[in-house]
Amino acid sequence: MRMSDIITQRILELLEESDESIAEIQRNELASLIGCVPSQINYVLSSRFTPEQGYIIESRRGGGGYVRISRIKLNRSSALMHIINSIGGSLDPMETRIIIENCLQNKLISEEAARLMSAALSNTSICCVPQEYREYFRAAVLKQMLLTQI
Amino acid sequence: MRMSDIITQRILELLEESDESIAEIQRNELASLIGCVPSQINYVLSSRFTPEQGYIIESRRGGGGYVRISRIKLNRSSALMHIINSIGGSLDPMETRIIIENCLQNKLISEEAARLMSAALSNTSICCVPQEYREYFRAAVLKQMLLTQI
DNA sequence: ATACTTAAGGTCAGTTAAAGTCAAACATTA
DNA sequence: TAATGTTTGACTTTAACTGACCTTAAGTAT
Repeated sequence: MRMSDIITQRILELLEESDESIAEIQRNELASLIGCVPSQINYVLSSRFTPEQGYIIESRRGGGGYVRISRIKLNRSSALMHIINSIGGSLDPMETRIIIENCLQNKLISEEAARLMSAALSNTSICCVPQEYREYFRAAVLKQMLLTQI
Repeated sequence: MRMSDIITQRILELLEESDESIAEIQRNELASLIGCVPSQINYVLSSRFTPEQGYIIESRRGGGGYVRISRIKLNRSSALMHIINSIGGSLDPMETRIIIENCLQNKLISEEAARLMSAALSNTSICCVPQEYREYFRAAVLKQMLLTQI
C-alpha cells in the first residue's frame, strides 16, 4: 500500500472519529506516527483533500502549530455541489454574476452570502489582481465561498 | 494549549469580569500566577490586544506599576468602519485571520459571514493570485466584504 | 532637595517549534 | 517510453517563547 494511501486513510479515520467532521493534527507528529516525512502530509492534503473534494484546510505555523482538515457536510444540497463542480478553472465577471444570482434565486444561498460573494469578486476587490489572473482567481474564490454554504 | 492562549484567555476573563471592560493587571504577578516569564505577557498583548483589534493598553512602570487593558466599545457600524479603516493596503494571512476572528468574537459579523470571508481569502482560493499580489488582494477583498456588513 | 534603593514594566535579539515550498529522484501507468 | 503520480529532504517562513539588560517611578535616608 502506498504511503499516501495510508495517510489518507488515517486522516479519514480521524475525521470519522470526530463528530464535527474536523480533524486537527500536528503535521510532524502524524508524520512520525505513520513513519513518513512531514512534507508527505502536505502532498496528501493537496492532492486528496482539496475543496473540489469537499474539504477545507486551515493551518498555523510556529510553536503549537496545527493543520485542521474539515469536511463539508453534504446534506444540504447536491445542487450546490453540482454548481461548484460545474465551475471550471476560470470565470468572467458575467458568468460570476449569473452564478451568484442563480444560487440566490434558487435559495441555495442567503442574500447576505450573495452580497458577500459579489463584494469579494467585485471590480474594486479584484483590481489589485493582475488582469491575466483575474478569471482564475474568480473561479477559485467563488468555489471556495460556495463550499462554505453546503 | 499554548502559553499565549492561556494568557489571552485569562485576560479575556478579567475583561469579562469587569463591567467596564477594563482589566488592570500587574505584569509580574500575572506571569508568576500563570507560570510564564513576564515578557511573555508583553508578547501576548502586542500580538493579540492591539488597537486594530479594539484594545487600548496603558501601563506604568516603577513601584505600584500596572498594565491596563481596555476594550473599545463602539456601535456596530462604527466599529466595523474603524476596522476597515485600520486595514492598510496589504494583509498577511495571520492578520487576516485575526481580524475575522475578532469581528466574529465581537459579534460584528455572523458566523456565516466569517466563514465566507475565510473561504474567500483561504490559501486555496488565493493560490491562483501570484505571490507578490496576494497581500494587496487580501486587504482589498476583506475591506470590500466587510463593507457589505455595515 | 538630592542621592540612593527598590519595585515595577519595556525591549530586543536569539532560540525553539512548528508548518510550507520546491525541485529532484523514483515509481507507476497508459 | 512518455506522462503522470509519489516520495524525499534540504531549505524557508512563521509564531511562540526566553532571558539579559534597560528605563521609569516611588519610597527613603541624608
